[in-house]
Amino acid sequence: MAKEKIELVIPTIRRLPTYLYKLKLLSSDGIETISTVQLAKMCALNPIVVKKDIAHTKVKGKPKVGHNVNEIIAAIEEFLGWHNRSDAFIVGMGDLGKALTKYSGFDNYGLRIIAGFDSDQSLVGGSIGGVKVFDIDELHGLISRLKIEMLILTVPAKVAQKIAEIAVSAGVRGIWNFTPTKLHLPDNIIVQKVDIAAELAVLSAKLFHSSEEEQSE
Amino acid sequence: MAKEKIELVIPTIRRLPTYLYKLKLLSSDGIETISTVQLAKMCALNPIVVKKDIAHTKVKGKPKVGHNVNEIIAAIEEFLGWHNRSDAFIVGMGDLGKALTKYSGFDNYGLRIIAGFDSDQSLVGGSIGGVKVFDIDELHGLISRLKIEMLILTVPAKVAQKIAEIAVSAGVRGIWNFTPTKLHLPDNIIVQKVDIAAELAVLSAKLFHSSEEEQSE
DNA sequence: TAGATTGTTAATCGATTAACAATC
DNA sequence: TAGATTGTTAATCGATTAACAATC
Repeated sequence: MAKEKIELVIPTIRRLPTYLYKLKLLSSDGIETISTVQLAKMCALNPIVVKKDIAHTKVKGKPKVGHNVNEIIAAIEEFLGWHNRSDAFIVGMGDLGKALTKYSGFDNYGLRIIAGFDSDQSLVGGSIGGVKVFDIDELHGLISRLKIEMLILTVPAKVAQKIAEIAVSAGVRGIWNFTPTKLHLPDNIIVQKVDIAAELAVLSAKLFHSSEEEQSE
Repeated sequence: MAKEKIELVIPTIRRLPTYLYKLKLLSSDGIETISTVQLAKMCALNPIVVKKDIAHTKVKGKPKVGHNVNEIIAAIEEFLGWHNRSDAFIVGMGDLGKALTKYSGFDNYGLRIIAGFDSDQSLVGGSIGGVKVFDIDELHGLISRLKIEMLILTVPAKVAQKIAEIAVSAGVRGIWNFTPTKLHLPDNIIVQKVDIAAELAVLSAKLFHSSEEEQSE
């Protein structure tokens, strides 16, 4: 019963989907085994990084042969919890909400958006990308009824905190926050923020300071 | 002439916009000085982190008094290159492109989207959020004519590499890549990728492994 | 066996955190 | 002066990188 504690190394976790993508291509090409060095080359990454990352998933390989492709795929999906597809709701069907709802790539990430919510009555009752849109008032009830654990938040900044609290009170445990609002929620709630300002800051700073370096020209 | 080399600490850069936001609120409230400890409290961050981050921008404070609010604002904006607004193009006016184009927050980040591009002729000639949409064929010419340095890429994955190459050949130096495609471009081109799969992986892994820990209940 | 690759242990590097001296 | 805060230098921590032993 004493489950071994798994260490979550964030940089490693972020790289796993890249491996998964390449490995699935290999698998569909009928390739059965691959070494970490080969995989590293395909992903344009340092071989040592890849070796450590793969080891992190506890998958075992064979010296001289490498790893079984399908076994790594299974190990990564297991590690990320993508082996069982999880259902999510999305709240806020503006342009961003629409874009994410229509995005077909989530299939590969163990995620399925099964309903959308909005307060705009002209959207309620309709559907976007095959996903039905419900009134925001039904959010609490449907989360608890369907035992939804993950919420994608694409509402206006002003109402983000309020919606998040409603969702959490109904049983949501993880929130993917695409709004600029920093959410204040209990510690056991997992929030992943897509921080547009932070990303742009990195791009701007690199761009700005690289141009200074190249003044010699 | 020997310009001091500026070290780019990515985690620090990512936090700067948070400070900037809070400081601007203070400034508009007429508050003139603030200590790093107070600022840290406002941002719910470790005071030592904030002290180091602010020091990084080279702004000087006064012992016992703290920093001048407007001086930190200026220092951060200078550091990020946000003191001079830079013009950007956005390519791909699907839902995501629309969402970003309509997003008003970029005003605060020294960024202005001044034109959109798409291959869909039903969009060309129109405008979205006050931004005119041009035919993709005009991308190269307009980049070089207007000396655009930053491109926001929201096209389908398939054409991302091709569009990026066209933009780079026309003079673009930084690309904000919202597509799932890993771009292969010259080393001096700065690419910031919004990696949806990586973000979701972190959320999934945390969610999945936290639920294992709480099995006791 | 020989050698490539795994798996693990050690070394390096960089960011965070802590400690303390300088100063208004 | 006394004390709060800055600014800088040192210690810790964690991820990356390197080295090497184990093994098919």
